[in-house]
Amino acid sequence: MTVRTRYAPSPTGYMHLGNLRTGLYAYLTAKGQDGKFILRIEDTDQERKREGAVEAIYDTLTRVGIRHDEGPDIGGPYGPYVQSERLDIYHRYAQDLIDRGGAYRCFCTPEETETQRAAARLHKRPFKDERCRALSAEEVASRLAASMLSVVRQHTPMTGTTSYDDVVFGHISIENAELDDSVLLKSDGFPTYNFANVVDDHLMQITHVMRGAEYLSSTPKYILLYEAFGWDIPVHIHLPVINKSATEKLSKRHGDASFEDYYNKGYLPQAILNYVALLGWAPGDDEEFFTLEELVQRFSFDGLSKSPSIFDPVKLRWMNGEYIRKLPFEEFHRLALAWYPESVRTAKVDILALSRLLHSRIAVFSEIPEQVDFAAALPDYDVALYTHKKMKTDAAIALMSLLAVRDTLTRLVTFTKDDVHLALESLATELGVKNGQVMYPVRVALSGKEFTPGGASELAELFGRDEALRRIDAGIAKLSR
RNA sequence: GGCCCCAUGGUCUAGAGGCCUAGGACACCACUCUUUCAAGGUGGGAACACGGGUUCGAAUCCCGUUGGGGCCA
Repeated sequence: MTVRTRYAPSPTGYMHLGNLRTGLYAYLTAKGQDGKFILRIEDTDQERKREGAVEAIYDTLTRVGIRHDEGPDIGGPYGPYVQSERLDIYHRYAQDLIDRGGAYRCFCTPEETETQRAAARLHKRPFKDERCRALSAEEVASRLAASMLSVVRQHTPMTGTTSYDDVVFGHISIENAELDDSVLLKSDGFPTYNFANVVDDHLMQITHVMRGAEYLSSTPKYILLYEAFGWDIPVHIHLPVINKSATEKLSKRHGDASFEDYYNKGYLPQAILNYVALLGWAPGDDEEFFTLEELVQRFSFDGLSKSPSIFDPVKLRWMNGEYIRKLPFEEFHRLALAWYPESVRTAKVDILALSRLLHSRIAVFSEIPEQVDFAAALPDYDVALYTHKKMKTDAAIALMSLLAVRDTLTRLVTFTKDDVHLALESLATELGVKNGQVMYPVRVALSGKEFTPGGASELAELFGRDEALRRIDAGIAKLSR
């Protein structure tokens, strides 16, 4: 039998990282066994639906390299793949389920339901609508004929237990008497997740159901549904939740947990995917860098953990830095270009040299602007910068060095960073001072900053002789005041 | 509150009774390299929640407690 898994996100406008991970694992499960990976859009919650959200889902999957075999955009033998286009299917199966005794029509108003709920709560019993359960077929028919609003509720047994075996959590068992009769079909004709997921997974021949552990305790109800229909029960794999901290969930609203946010901040899709893959799954050895292909090869259920994990942005940042450093330089430069401020891109600096300096110095592309701001124009810095304890420099030493450096650089034949470096080194020897006492003031004069990517010689090369001398002159002027 | 689930350093985790004086990674600290900052290199501190069992032997199995999460409300 072909393995078929599905990823069924809701088009709410962002790709939550926990969600992305679920999709990834579903993909890995399918692809690791030559199976099919299906994309289904779960848009039954019309209120949370957002414009452009479906496109965002496609974009994300494309960026991380996950390709589905069936889905709304490419079709497939089990479509439609959008739940709002499957309403008639749900209606048909709801009626079938009623006929089989697995569900019933409930005509209660919200107020009546609430009253019954409260009563059930009082007796510490789950909610089962005994009045509507008892309605005769004739009574139901006449109310329906009278256009009374109704919902379809699951008819959960009063006795017995329902259990299933979860791949991650093992044997899960619950007393049927504890189960609520939840709504399967709303009065507006839309199904709830509780119903649609079962119908769709069955109809789409899904063999392995993967979803968040928040569904662990409602799954017995789904099992009951499968049984009522007489359907085979797929393999269930519940994934531990990803939290933001020990007390907070990974918030969707803060915007700090979506793929798009990280992508837009300059994180590489592959790095995000790699990091997320390792939250809740371990390969069993010490490796932690995997391409999607490698994940397909390595992924297995026994590496999945049961306990919830906390998303660590610091480690993601580190991992992204690793990915950036591993990028071939040309590729890095191409990506970095988009992050340079316009002023820097058009400045008279060697932009390639600048990228070379940046390559090992940023972990996220969005850090570029703050790193290169000095390149477009010399910032108005404080002379106090020239005084540095570790470098053993002060204003007087700096002035002396800059004056000498000015002369040296003017006479340099070629102006590469190696030439500059050698020249400054021998100048220091000549002057009888430490290297830093020459280098440091030059770096400050060239950048006006305390920290810069690269040092004196790198920056000199970056600017070229004219601009370098101009900035050194500015430094001399500042120090002579 | 009821039910379900989980429990190794701050975080992600390895560990499926003896290989564990518990391994790796991030973070942190120190040293090193060095023209600042990174990157790199070396080293360091830091965990089996607690209490009972089972066993010759338990991080690993069982029970309870505590803590945390989820679902329903």
